[in-house]
Amino acid sequence: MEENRKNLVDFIRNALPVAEDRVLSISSSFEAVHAEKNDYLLKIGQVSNDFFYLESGFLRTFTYDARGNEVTTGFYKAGALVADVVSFFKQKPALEDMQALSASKLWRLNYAQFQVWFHTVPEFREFGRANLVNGFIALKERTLSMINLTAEQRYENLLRTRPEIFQQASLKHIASYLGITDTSLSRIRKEIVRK
Amino acid sequence: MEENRKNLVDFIRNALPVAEDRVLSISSSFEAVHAEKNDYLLKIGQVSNDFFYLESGFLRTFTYDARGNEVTTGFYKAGALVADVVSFFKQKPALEDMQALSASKLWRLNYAQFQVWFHTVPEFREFGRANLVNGFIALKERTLSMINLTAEQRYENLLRTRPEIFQQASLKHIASYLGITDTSLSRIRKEIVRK
DNA sequence: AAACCCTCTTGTCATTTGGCAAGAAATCAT
DNA sequence: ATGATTTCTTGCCAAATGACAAGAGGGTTT
Repeated sequence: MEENRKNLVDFIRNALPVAEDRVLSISSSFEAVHAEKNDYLLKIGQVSNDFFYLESGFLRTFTYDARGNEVTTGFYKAGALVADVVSFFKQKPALEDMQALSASKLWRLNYAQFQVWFHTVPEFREFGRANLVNGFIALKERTLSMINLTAEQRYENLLRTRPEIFQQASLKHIASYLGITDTSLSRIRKEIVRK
Repeated sequence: MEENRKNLVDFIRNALPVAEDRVLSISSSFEAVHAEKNDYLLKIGQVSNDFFYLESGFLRTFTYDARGNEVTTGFYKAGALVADVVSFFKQKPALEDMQALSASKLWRLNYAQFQVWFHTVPEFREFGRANLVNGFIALKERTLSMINLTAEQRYENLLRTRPEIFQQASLKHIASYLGITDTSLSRIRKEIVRK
C-alpha cells in the first residue's frame, strides 16, 4: 500500500506552532497502521504502547459490566487522537478494549518516541497538556451527565452533538454507551416518535 | 484567629523542588479560609475562583440526579488539593456543590495568582500537570469501577482503600457515592454481615 | 430470486431497585 | 440528663429495567 502522509502532516502542522522541519520530523516518527472492521487495536490486560491519530474510519472503546455484558465507553471519528491514557502514560494493563467499527487508517506513535518529543519540544508538551485537560473535562461532563440526565435526555444530547455516531455504530453499542440496554433504547426511541 | 502557615509551607516545600524563598513566596500567596460544618465552598452555577489546600477537616462534592436526589461525587480529607477543575480552569459555572462535612481549615489560591505561578514557575507547572494526570486517572478508574463492579464490590473496595470516609460521612452520602440508595446500602451491609 | 445474516423492535415475564414509612439507635443540644 | 434530631435499618409495595425469544425489515451474497 502506498503511504501518503499529507493528512497526518497537516494535522501536526495545525496542532503545533513549530518550524516546518520539525513538523516533518515529528510526522515521520509516526507509523502507518491499518485496521479492518472489528479488528482490535488494544485488548484488556495489554499495556498500551500506542498513541494514535485516526486519519479515517471509526473506533470504539468498551469494557464489561459485572454480568459480562459489553459496555461501550467511547466513540472516535476521523481526526481524533486516540489512546488509552491510563495504560499508555502509566504503562499499566488496559481496562478497556479498543476496536475498529469500520476499516480505519491510523498513525501510531510509540511510547519511547512520545517521551522524546515530550521532553524536547515544548509545543508538543503544551499540546499534550491542553489535550489532557480537554479529555479530563469531557470525561467529567460525561460522568455528570450520567447522573444529572435521564437516558432519554442523554440520547437526545448525543443525537444533537455527535450525529456521526448514529451513522457508524449499532444501536446496541449506542445503548450501552448511554448506560441502558438496546431494549430500553428501542422503547425510548418509540416514545420520542410518538410525541 | 491566629494564622499558622507551617502545615501549608511544609506541603509546598514537599510538593515543589524549588528554593526556600520561592516556597515562602508561593505559600504566602494563599489566603486562610475557615469553613464550619455544612458550609458551602462552591455552589452549582458559580464560577470557581478557588484552588484549595485542605489543611484539616473533611469535604464532599455533590450534584443532583434527574429526580432531584443528591449524589455525592467525591470526598476529600486533610492534605488534599481540592478544586472544581472544570469550573476553575475553564472559568465556567460549576456543575457540583462543594460542602464541608466537618469544620475545616483551608488555604485558598485565586485564579489570577494561580496563573502567575503557572507561567513563571516551571516546577509549579509540572506539579500541576502531574496532579491533573492523577486526577484524570482516578476519575477514569472510578468511572470504570461503576461499570465493572457490583455495588457490593464497590462498597468493599471503598471500605478497604478509603476507610477514613466511613469515619466522616453518613451512609446516605456514601451510598450515593456508590451509585445506590441508602436503603440498598443498608441491605448490602446486612448481607455482608450474614456471610 | 432465494437464502442468509444482522439489526432492530416488541411482547412477556422475572428481577432488581427504589419510594415510603415506621421504628430503633445514635448523636446532639439545651 | 432529657428531649430533640438525625441516621440507619427494615418491611411492604410499586416502578423501572433487563433477560429472553420471536419476528420484521434491510441489505448482501450466491
